[in-house]
Parts: sequence; C-alpha cells; structure tokens
Amino acid sequence: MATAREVAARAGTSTAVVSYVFNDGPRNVAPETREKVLRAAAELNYHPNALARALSFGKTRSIGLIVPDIANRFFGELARALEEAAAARGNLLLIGDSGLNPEREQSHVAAFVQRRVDSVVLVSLADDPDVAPFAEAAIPVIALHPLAAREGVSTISIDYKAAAGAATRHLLDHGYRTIAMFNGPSDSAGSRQHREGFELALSEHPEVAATIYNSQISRAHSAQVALDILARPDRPRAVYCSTDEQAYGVLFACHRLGLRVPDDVAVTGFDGTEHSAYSYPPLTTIRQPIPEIAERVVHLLTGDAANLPVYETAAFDLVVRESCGQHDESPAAP
Amino acid sequence: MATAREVAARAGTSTAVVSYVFNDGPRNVAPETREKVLRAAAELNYHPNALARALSFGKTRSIGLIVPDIANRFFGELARALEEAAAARGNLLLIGDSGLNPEREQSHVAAFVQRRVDSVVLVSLADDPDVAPFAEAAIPVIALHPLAAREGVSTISIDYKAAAGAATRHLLDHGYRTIAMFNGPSDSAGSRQHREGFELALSEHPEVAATIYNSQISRAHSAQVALDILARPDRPRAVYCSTDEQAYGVLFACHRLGLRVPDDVAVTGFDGTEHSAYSYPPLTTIRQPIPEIAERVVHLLTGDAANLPVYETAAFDLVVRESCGQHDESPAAP
DNA sequence: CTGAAAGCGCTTACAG
DNA sequence: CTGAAAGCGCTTACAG
Repeated sequence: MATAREVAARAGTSTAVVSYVFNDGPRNVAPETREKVLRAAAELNYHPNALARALSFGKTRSIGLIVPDIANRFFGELARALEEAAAARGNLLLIGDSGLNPEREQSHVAAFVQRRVDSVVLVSLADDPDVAPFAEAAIPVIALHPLAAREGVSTISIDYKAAAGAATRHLLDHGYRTIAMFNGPSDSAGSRQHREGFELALSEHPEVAATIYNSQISRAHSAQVALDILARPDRPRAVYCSTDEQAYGVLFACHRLGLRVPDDVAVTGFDGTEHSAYSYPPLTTIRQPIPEIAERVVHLLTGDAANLPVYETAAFDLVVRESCGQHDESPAAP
Repeated sequence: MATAREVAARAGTSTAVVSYVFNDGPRNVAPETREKVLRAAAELNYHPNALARALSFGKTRSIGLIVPDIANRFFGELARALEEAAAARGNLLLIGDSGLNPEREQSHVAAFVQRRVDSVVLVSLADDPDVAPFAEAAIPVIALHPLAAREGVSTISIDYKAAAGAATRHLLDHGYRTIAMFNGPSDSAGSRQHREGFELALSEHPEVAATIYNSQISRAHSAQVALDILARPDRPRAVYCSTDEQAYGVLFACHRLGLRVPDDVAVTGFDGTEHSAYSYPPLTTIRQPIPEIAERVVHLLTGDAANLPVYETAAFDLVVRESCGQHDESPAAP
C-alpha cells in the first residue's frame, strides 16, 4: 500500500501537503499543487491509513454498537438505521453482537475501548451493565433501553410503561377479560416497565383475570411456553407480548393448536418491525420509531459531548392490525 | 487513558517490557517484573491502544463483513456465526451493512481498506463486484455467493443449482404440474443458478407448466407480486422461492387471498434460517449450513493466506416441512 | 502557500 | 532478562 510519503515524493512535495489535500485543511494548498498530489495519489492508488490517521488525530470517526442479538429483526433494523445516520456524517458503525451471551457483551466493551471508538450505542443484556470501562476512557455512551441505575449514562427510549399500557388498554377495549402477559425472561428495568404498564391498565378493570409468564425473546421458546398455556381449558382470551418475536411464537402455537387468531385468542406484539405487517394474521403492535431514535442518537454522539448525558423519551405508535380483533368503529366486546 | 509509557514508569521498567507482558512475547519477562507491570496496569486502568498496536504490528486482527442487508435474517445469522468464529480466534468482526444500496457497499469497501482489516467476507449486491481495492491492498476476500468472474476471489457456497433442483424435484414428486418460480430481482450469477437448477429438474417433466417471476428479496415486494399472480384463475399449484423472505411474502399473499397452504398452493423457500420452522405453515426449504460455512471461512482467513484463493462447495439440506404438502411415506400426487 | 520535525502509542530487532 | 531507540503512517503547530 502506498503511503503519504511516497505520494509526496512523486508529487514533489511534503507529507504535510498530502495531508492538507486529503483533509481539506487545516492549511490551504495551491490549486496546481493539489492537482499534482491528487494525480500522484491516483497513480499510486493511495488510500490513507485510517489507523495512523486516528492515532495522530485522536478520533477514529467510528461509533460502536452493542446489541443482544443481531439476528433479531429489531436490532437488525436498528443497526441499519444507525449505520445510515452514521455514514451520513462520515462515521463508521462498528457492530458488536453479543449473541445473547453476557461475556461476549463484556468482550465487546473491552474491544471498543481498545479500538478507541469515539462513542457507543448500547443495548445491554444486563439490567445494570458495567460501563465503567467507557467512563474511564471518556467514551460517551447512549443506552437505548431503560437502565436500573442512571449514573451518568445517557438514555433514549420510548416510555415502555405508557406503551405497555396502551397495548393492554386496547385489548381491554376489545372486551377481553382473561389476559396473559408474555414478558421477557429476567427482572430487568425493561420488563419491569412492561409489567407496570400492563398492571396499571388492568387496575381499572378488577374483574379481569391476568397471569404473567416469562419467556425468552425467541420464537422457539415463546412458542414452547404458549403451547403449554394455550392447550389448557382455562386458556386466556388474549395475550400481551413484550416483543414481536414472542408474539410470533404465540401465533405459531395458536396455529399448532388449531386456535384461530383473533377469534379464539387475540395477540399483541411490541417493537413493530416491518415484518409485523406480514405475519398471519398481521400483528397489532407498538411501533418504536427506530429511524428517529437512530438519527437523534447519532446527532448527539457526533455533536458536542458537553450536551451529554441526556435522558430522552421517544414517541411510540400503537399500530392496530388484525391479531387483536375486529377493527370496528366501536371497539366493544366482540 | 493511561499509556504503556505511564505503566512502565510506575512499574519502574520500560515500554518494551510492558509490551512483552501484554503480548506474552516475543521475549520472556521475569515473574516479579511481570507482576509489577500487571499491578501498575491495573492501578492505572491501562487498555492497550489497538490502533497503535495495529499500526506497529501490521495486523488489525479484524475481519470485515459486507452484507446486502443486515436486517435480513439470513445475514443476521451469518453475522452472528462469523462473529463467534472470529472471536474464538481473537479477531473482531466489523460488519458493513450495504442496506441494499450499491454505493454504500462501495463505501464499505473503501472504509475497510482504509481501516486495514486483515481480510474480508463479502456478500455483494453486484453480480461482479469491484474488489480491486482489496486486491491492491493485498487483503484476502472470500465471497459467499457465486461470482460472475472468479478472478482470484475465493468462493465458498452451496451448489445453488443442485439445491434448486432438489427443491423443484420435491415439488414435482408431490405431483404438482403448474409451478411458478419466484427468483431474485437481477440477472445475477446466483439467480442464474437458481433458474438452471429449476429448469433442469423441470426438463424431466415436459408436461409441467412453469413460469418465472422476479421479485425483490423482501416480504413486502414478494407479497405484492404474489397477490397479483395468485389472484388469477390460472394460478400455479406450487411456488418455488429463491429465498425464505420471498416465501414468507407468498404465504402472506395466500392468506390474504383465502388460499390454503399447501392444499391450494404449495410453497418452498430457500436459506433455511431458524424462523422457517415458525411460519404458518412451517416452511419446506433448503437449509444453508451457516455455522459450518462461517467456521470454514474464518479458519481460512485467519490461517495461511498462501492457501487462498479457494473455491469450495458446502453441503445443503432439503428440510421438508408442511408448506409443500403432506409428508406421506409415498410422496405421490395429492 | 509549503516543509522539516515532533508526536500519537505501540512493537521489535538490536545490544547488553 | 531488560532497555534505548527506530519505525509503523499519519497530523499539525511552528517557521519560513
């Protein structure tokens, strides 16, 4: 690979000027000199070494993203949106996939510190992730989920409790009086907010029988749990799911058991990725504004760090489709 | 961030020794000295700067991955498997998502060259991607799809033609005599092989009426195309899809149109990600051996570059589920 | 407008 | 076993 030194030699100038040309500054370069440099660079196929540049400049122009599971559609859409927003500002997004393994997550934290990413977007597997390495390295972090302890870590997310309430209330408005909740596997801040929203909505309807179950965030496990619960004679009339993935598992179980959705069992999801419109039947769900969140996050992370930390709430939508029941003008008892 | 110099000073030794300790070589270090270094490093919270290390060492211990769309489950599972295999060898996987945008793909090529990844795993949007920048930088590339021109670029993939033939033959064995093919959008080497395998299988059955359609690799678009085709009176009895995503779109269209799968329309997919087992009905599909391919790719890429290029074929499975028809012992006409 | 030189934080022959 | 020093390929005050 050609170096700036070689380009400079061929152009009959110095490495300083090569740098000025490729960075459009910080000094001006005479038009002819610039031309000569560009020509020499093209002839030698010069690609500035980003490592050396970063080492010298002190910034890598890269943002690290840590997600629990990149194969999960929600995180895939998130990564795509962040990548786009980052690229628009000349930044590279480095994706670290934890693969649902907390140790892997920690190793990504270490890797990102060592690679000196400028900032980090974190969706942790842990309720209270250890972000000390980032703090010590003065690397700003924005978490996209509720954190147990907010010690200086920025947070941008929807109001899970309010969203959970909205979905639950929609089920209640349909007239369903036995409702199961499929919540996430652990007692995390996130699942706690789901539960609080769910229970708050139900508290207005003391006659409603509700049960809370936990399942992993995967179709496979959710299906397994649902297969058991929905086969019982006292199966719930409606199921609130804390993720679309879990909802797909419940839909699968319904089909397996010959139960019709929404006629026998109503289902709502949560996250609202594009695929939720293509399930059978299409899924009623809470849509998270992924592009807006991504744009906002990258804006903050590439801007003045003095504006951080930040604790922001993004707006969500309840997207009503067919999995929860008829869309009557009057959403009364079916 | 503490530097090796500061650690050395605190430990009363030199940066060379700090390096020897953190790299376990290339020179030995006396046990007490090592202890002192480790203690000083811990006290100062030292994290070696990977950029400086890479600049000096000449290797970044990172592998670049370029995929067409990270939100597509197939590429998500691929990224997850590659990440795992890379991590097992102390390498970081950098994921570049092209977001179905060829320009973005090219910018990832440039970014990876500038960041001096040690090697690249490529799934291109183009039939004949421009990998010259990698060649010039002496960065080995393994493509995971058939390439139009094999000019020195390694390739590891299943035999698409044989797999397409297997799926098509399965449909024929069920007795279906009008079969539509949903192929990818472009005239790429990949879609050509799908078509060849499809047509070769059909050539043994001149009585079969087959039509080939093209759709993008997305549920949304495939559903749209299928909604049109399957609403016609002369709709096909079976649909061969060149990806699971397209198959999900076809399933959606069937449900929308009130057609039963497989009783009215049989469907097969291609790729065989985990989700194919949870569709309604579960999808008959060709399963690609993602973990094996990932393992093999990373093994080759982190090994001796003299072994490259390589042109390998991985084994596939035909996974028979319910979307194609009854699983009788005797797969005859239904 | 341009160049010589120091410095970013490591690694590694080379001496000792 | 250990250290002084050169070098990886850039950027950027500092002079001119």
